Amino acid sequence: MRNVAKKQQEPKMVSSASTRPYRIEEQVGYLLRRAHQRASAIFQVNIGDPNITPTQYSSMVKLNEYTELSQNLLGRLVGMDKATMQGVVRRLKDRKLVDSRPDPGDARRTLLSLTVGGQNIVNKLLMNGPAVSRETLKPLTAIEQRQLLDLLSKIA
Amino acid sequence: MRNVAKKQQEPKMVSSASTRPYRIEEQVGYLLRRAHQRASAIFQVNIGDPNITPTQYSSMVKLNEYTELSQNLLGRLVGMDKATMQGVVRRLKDRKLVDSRPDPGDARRTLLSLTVGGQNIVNKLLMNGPAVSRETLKPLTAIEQRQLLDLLSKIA
DNA sequence: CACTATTAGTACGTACACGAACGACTAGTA
DNA sequence: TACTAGTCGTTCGTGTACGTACTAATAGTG
Repeated sequence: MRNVAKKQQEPKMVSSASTRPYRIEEQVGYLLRRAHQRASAIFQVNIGDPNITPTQYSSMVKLNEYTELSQNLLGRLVGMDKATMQGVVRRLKDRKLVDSRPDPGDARRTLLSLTVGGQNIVNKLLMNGPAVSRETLKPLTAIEQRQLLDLLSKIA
Repeated sequence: MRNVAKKQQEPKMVSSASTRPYRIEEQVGYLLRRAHQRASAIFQVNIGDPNITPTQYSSMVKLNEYTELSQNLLGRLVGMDKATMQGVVRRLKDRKLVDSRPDPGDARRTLLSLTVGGQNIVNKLLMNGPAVSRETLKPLTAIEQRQLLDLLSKIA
């Protein structure tokens, strides 16, 4: 290569239009991590109970919808690894927000459900849920908010 | 606008257009968690070294840019709590990827830098960085990809 | 100069996240 | 029926994430 006439051959700078410089702050993964951090922080101060985490909340919301679910199925519904689910459920049971009983039809499974106390708490938190999302999306216009939700749904 | 024919003041139903049902799967926080999970998984298999995590990667990339940084400043640059940064740096030091020395001008600070081995690894990983982002954004069109990055930048 | 506020780093506790390995059970098949 | 494959829940190890509390050092103020 690099022979005589190499000269003109489009003066492409290696890192301009197509290959923009690699900046960590512009990468999806990095931005998702930061955005998730902020969302979690907003959740924590706005959900109305500092002891409930986002994952505990979504687990309880799902249990509120379905009444009774196996641990594994709940994990799939809220996108949690079974090992992670184990910890979340254990903490909720320790606090008497969730109850469990063996599945009579399948001895491998544990059926989970909200206790009365758990139901009361979820119902209270559910009233704050919209405000949490609203606050998180606050920097965006209404149209942008819709766009973001659509785009996230596609890559999640 | 809205003259005669507008008739009677739009019959807004309280819970349709404005107050859509609250579904956990449609909330930003939930979607961010799921999207971040997927991005992390893609990172892990595509970055080229299964022992390097996203946060370790971004820390090393920043150290590669700046040569030497205090632990706290590095944390601010990559968006990590100082307690979190502590753990990340400890693990990188344990693996001899990062070195540290006391700041001669400020006895509170520790200056961090990449070791030669650390530099070699980052340079290798940096070649895979774009592919990781590309794979993560794959479900989206080029325009949507740009939009997502813009929107995430605004809320992160 | 002394006092106060702030900053840097560490240590501890809690929680999410997930791979890997394990035992108990169920389901599908030869 | 006996064997095998897959599922369910648990445990362990590693890592991110952050609040709180603590020490040491610096910076700012009177």
